[in-house]
Amino acid sequence: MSEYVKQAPEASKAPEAGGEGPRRVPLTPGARRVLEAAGRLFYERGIHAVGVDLIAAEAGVTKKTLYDRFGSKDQIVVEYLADRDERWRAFLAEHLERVRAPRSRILAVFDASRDWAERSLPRGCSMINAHAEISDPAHPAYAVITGQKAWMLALFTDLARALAPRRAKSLGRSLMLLHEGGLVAYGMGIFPDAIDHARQDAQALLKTAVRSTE
Amino acid sequence: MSEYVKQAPEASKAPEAGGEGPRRVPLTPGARRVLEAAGRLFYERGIHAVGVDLIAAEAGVTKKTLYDRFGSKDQIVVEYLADRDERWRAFLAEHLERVRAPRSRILAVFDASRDWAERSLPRGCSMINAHAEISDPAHPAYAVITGQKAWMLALFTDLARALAPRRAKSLGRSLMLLHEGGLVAYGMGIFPDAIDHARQDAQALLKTAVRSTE
DNA sequence: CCCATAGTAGACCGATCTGTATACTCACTC
DNA sequence: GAGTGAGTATACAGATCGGTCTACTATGGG
Repeated sequence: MSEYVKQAPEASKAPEAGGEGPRRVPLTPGARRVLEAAGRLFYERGIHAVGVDLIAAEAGVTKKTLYDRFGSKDQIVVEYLADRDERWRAFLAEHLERVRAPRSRILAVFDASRDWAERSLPRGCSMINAHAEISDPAHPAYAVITGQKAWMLALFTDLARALAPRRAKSLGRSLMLLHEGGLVAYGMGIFPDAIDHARQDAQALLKTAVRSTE
Repeated sequence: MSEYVKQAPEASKAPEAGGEGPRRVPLTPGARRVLEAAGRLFYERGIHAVGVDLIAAEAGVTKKTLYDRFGSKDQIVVEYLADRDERWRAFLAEHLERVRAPRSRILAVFDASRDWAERSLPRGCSMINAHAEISDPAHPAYAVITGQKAWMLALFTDLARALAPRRAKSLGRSLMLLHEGGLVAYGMGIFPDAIDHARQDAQALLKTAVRSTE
């Protein structure tokens, strides 16, 4: 693979662009189909195991179109992960804005994960899986992966702050551990309903943690 | 890759062999070096990203030797994971037999993981990472991966039984979640000292879980 | 002495990998 | 009506992939 140099040719031209990060290639109809096919294949079979020829074929698109839009396979990987991240955050936001009580909001994260996982994550968290395949921290996709996990930790910490301000940092980390553990156990099929079990543990944790000091 | 058909030619001849599973190729000096090199490279760069030519070169061995011993790359993967699993269980056993109290034995698992991780797991759990790359459950390595996780869950459940027999199953799962969460958070660098944090959470969990009912 | 075992050295196979190139079509817009 | 952007079709390049093959050497035990 090219040494991370290439992005889609249009990417540099775009003056506005949503915000942060290396990403966001203009999604022409062809590009959209490429992203859909790549997302499905990358997740199901692994990033290294899927070639660009297969992606193009499944998308019903020529390799030239694929390279005109994305510039390199690495960039497709970045878009794949950024797209998943974006969808997940939107999905989570929907779940979160339906509840108000701090305790319920924390548990709503686990509910969202369970729904999300049952709907589209038979093989576990895309970010964890991608992290296992991308060893080089200089890879442009690396920032997307660690970015999501850092964001999740900050979210748990924020939600915990509304409940126990002085122990928010530690409580946020504990919730993060349970959440990640649930995702991994679910993805590897270690035992059934792992995310629900993590939710119960989180509930118990909140009960004792809040009762004790504040 | 060949469709999982091949093992090392000698493997079928061996009448004794340690016990379970598809594995155990006779470790001649050359084979040992192959296994060492493959283990290092697979873990650092990922399984799919490492070719047999590189493994042979790093091991200071010819490709013929490599194929004479292992028969296929898939079999090297199996041996790699089985070897890691064996080492980990031995390492854990050492930690466990130094303590007697049920509570301490549970926490000793987290201590062992922390030591093991700091010594040789900068990129997280080998099994979790391998699971992300091997999507096909029919792959011979799959059983090694799920086997270790099932064994760990059984271990936690057994240890929990000595402490709270009626809630052993649920307590074992909760400990498993914290442990896996700690491994993932450590491997992805989500926050520092993740495994130690998981140990503290386990300690707190044991305190409240035992106090409450039995 | 002989023969199996473990190894080196290195050429080779077909397939697949990422990425590029040429030539052409269609639709929309200025 | 000329130009532009998005697309098809297809061939190709150079490297790397997993795996096989032949020929030869060194060693150690019956």
